[in-house]
Amino acid sequence: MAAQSGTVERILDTAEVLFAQKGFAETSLRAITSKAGVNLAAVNYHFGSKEALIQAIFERFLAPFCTELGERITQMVDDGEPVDLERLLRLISRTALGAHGSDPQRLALFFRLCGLAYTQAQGHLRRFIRERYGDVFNRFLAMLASAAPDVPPMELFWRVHFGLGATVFAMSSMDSLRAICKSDFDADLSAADVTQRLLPFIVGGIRA
Amino acid sequence: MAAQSGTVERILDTAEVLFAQKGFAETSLRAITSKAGVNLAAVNYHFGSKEALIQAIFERFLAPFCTELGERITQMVDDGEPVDLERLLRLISRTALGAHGSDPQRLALFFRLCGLAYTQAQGHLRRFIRERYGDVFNRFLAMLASAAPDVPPMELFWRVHFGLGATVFAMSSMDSLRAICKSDFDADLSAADVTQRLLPFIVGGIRA
DNA sequence: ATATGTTTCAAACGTATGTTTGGGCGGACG
DNA sequence: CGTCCGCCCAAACATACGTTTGAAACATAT
Repeated sequence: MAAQSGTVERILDTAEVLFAQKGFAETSLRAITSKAGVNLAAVNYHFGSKEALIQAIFERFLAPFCTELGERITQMVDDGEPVDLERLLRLISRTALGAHGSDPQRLALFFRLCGLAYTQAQGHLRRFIRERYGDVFNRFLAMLASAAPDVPPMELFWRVHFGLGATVFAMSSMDSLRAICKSDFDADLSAADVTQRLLPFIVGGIRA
Repeated sequence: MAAQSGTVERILDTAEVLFAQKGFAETSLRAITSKAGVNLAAVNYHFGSKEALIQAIFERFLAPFCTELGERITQMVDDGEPVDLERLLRLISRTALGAHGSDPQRLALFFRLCGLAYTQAQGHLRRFIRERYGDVFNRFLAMLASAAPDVPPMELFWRVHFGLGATVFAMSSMDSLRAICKSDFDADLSAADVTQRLLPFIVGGIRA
């Protein structure tokens, strides 16, 4: 339970960066531990396995985000304000940022990991996330539904996931896209700039 | 050069399915060759390496698609018809379908591979595709620009990639999303149904 | 029928991986 | 002081991987 000398944190910090850069299977425990400056056996000692390490990384990201999102949603419901599509999306985006020290770089990293989780190795991670945090996500979806009453529920379901896909993909290939953008348009956009462009796209898509 | 007994095709057919299911790094040559019913050494004999096999798979997909797309674009330009955003997107979707025997299943598989190519192992594949088929893609982008003259070029660049992301993601997780949709809404959508829902979303997003 | 070039095969090679082991260090507590 | 327990370490382990090899099987053409 204890984290006396910070070994656990150092592993998590290093691993999430390396995983985001190269993928899960392509990143070896040796690469992680050597870059983190800890012993190879530390991962298996503290986490049990490589799979468990991956889940721990997602846990560290999702736990604060989901609790905070849950609170904000209940508060929004209690207030009884009329829910607005654009506000809702900004809410989730602000929550995602706020839950991790307002570091856009780290948020992009997280979405990149999500992208990997969705595309790679269909199995354990999807189950893990859905089991653990499915409730909050469903509540948010319900809010969305009441915010776009003119869109039929099933239609909304698909459009939300299309938007999620656009987000995940944009974050995943953020770096290369920004490089292309710079060479083609001579514009050096930040991660926050990209997010700002992403939101209207999603809103436009959901409204059809 | 010859493909006498269909070994090459059998490898390609099997490999593209397995890669799409589990990713590139997670699929071993032994899994491919044993399922394809050919000898392990066949891949290295016919393709040279695992990397070259992956590129060959994309080549087989992209070559017919890009030549046909190129033809249709020049024809469209020659005709001098006014280009329309929705028509353009339908054109590329129809071309993608037409280039592979009108099999939606196979098209979804291809997009899933594209998703993997974008997220996984940043390196060789992106270069390979960009080098080989960048021209056609750029011509299509130029058409898009003239079809949406009210959207600034850089804005359009990002929105196109957001749309690409939505597409790739939708195709990548097509199966699981369809399963969720069936259990939540009791609606058994086909891959074509999903595509039909995807297009308006992208159009709406690009138009903002 | 013989020779030639191509394709297939079983087996092995070298390497990298995730995981396990057993010992050693150091603070906590009786 | 001695014992215990959590943590760290170098080393080894077993396995899976991509690739290579050399010979056998095959087709083709002279």
